[in-house]
Amino acid sequence: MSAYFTVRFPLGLVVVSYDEHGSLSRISFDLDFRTSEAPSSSDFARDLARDLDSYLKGNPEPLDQYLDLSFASPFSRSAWKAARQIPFGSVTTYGALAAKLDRPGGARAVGQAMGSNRFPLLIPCHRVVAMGGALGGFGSGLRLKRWLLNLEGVNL
DNA sequence: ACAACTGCATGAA
DNA sequence: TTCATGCAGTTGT
Repeated sequence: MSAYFTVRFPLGLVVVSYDEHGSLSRISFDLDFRTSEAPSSSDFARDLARDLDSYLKGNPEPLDQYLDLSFASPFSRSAWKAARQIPFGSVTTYGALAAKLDRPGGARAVGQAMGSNRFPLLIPCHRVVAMGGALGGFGSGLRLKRWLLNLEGVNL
C-alpha cells in the first residue's frame, strides 16, 4: 500500500510518494492540487521535506537514501548514478555522461534515462544539458530546469 | 518505433 | 562569418 505527502514550495507543490518498505517511489513537482491530501508523518518524510526546503534555499541536497530504483534498467541506474556525481553548481552534457559510461554515441539514450528519472533534485538530471549551450529537456518543464540551475548559480 | 542527443550540410542575414 | 534548420547516425527501452 503506497502513500504520499505534499510539501509547499515557492514554485508550488512537491509531491512525494513512497511504498510500504519506506522507499521513495517518486517525487514530482505537481501543480495539480487534487492530489493534496493524506500526509504522512514518518521520519524520512520529514527529513526529506526539510532537506528539499534546504535545497531550495540554495544548499546542496544531502539525500541519497530511501530511493527505490528497482523499476529501472541497469543502464538507467548507472546513468543516474553518474548524474548524482555532478556537483551542485556545475553541469555536464548528455554526451559526456554517455562517454563516462563507455557508451560513446549514447547521448540520446542518456537523455531518455534522464527523462525517466522519478526523483528530480535527488537525482539531479537538471544538471545535464545539451551540447552547445542548449538546455536540453526537462519533464517538469524547461522553465523549472532553468530556475533550478539558476538557483545553483549556473547561467546559460 | 520512439526519445530530454550530436555532428555535419546547407542556406539565409 | 555567424546563426537557424534539417537530417542522418546512434543507443537503450
